[in-house]
Amino acid sequence: MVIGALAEADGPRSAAELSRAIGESVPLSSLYRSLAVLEEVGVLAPHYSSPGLTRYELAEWLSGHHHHLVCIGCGRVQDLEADDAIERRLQEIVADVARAASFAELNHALEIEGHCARCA
Amino acid sequence: MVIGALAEADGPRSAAELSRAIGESVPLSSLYRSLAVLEEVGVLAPHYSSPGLTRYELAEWLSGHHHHLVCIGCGRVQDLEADDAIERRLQEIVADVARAASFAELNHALEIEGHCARCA
DNA sequence: TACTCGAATGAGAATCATTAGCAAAAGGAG
DNA sequence: CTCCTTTTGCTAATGATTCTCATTCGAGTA
Ligand SMILES: [Zn+2]
Ligand SMILES: [Zn+2]
Ligand SMILES: [Zn+2]
Ligand SMILES: [Zn+2]
Repeated sequence: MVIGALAEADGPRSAAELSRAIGESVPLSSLYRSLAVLEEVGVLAPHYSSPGLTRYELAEWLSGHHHHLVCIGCGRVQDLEADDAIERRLQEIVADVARAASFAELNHALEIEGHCARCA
Repeated sequence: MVIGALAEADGPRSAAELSRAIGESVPLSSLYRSLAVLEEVGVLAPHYSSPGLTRYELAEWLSGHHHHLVCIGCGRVQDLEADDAIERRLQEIVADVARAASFAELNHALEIEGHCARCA
């Protein structure tokens, strides 16, 4: 149920949001347990963008590589898939700066902060 | 004292870490109050990278715009200043994708995950 | 100097997301 | 059916952060 809910979501979801989505009949303790297990085995990726709570999304090997739009107004985090050309340019930049800093780059995460369409 | 401690730090610091740095004689309630005020007036920027706690760093107009290298090995978050040409290219990409998503972009944060020189 | 009153402080309680403990329920092989 | 291991779902505990409120401070005034 967690995986299903996250597959339909358009961004990371917190435990509370997931609970609402899959029905409150599932106890929070079970939900938290499931989230911990799924994270451990690499199916879910945690995402920290708001104080005091963790949101989860499907790991990139399931959902595909993407970036995030973080709304300062309402706190919503929206997924954003860049097209290949853009992603290639971005990957170039990341490789450049990582190399310059002697850092062995494995992945990158770009977050764009601002106001979403609803909060404009 | 908070600003001084953060100016000397090489990365974002949590309230607990700051308390240790500036002396435990300052009560936590006062420290949290100061952090809230400093954030409100735009001197500090919050940084969420670990579950359940907020770290602060000097806002970019004080510390300069920069990105972060997050080491998967040791958990360290290292500041990274990209040179102007790179930063310009990155800014272009961000503006492009934000526009395409009808998102009013205010700032961007690029985090590169991987292994730092020490953890290679 | 002494008085006044609004602002700042500090100690502790309250809050909220998350974890941990534990007894009951479920599953599965023999 | 029985024994034993795993999973479940309350509930209490935790830990970072925020709230509350009585006390203290301090600038302005007489
Ligand atoms: Zn919004
Ligand atoms: Zn990318
Ligand atoms: Zn490292
Ligand atoms: Zn930084």
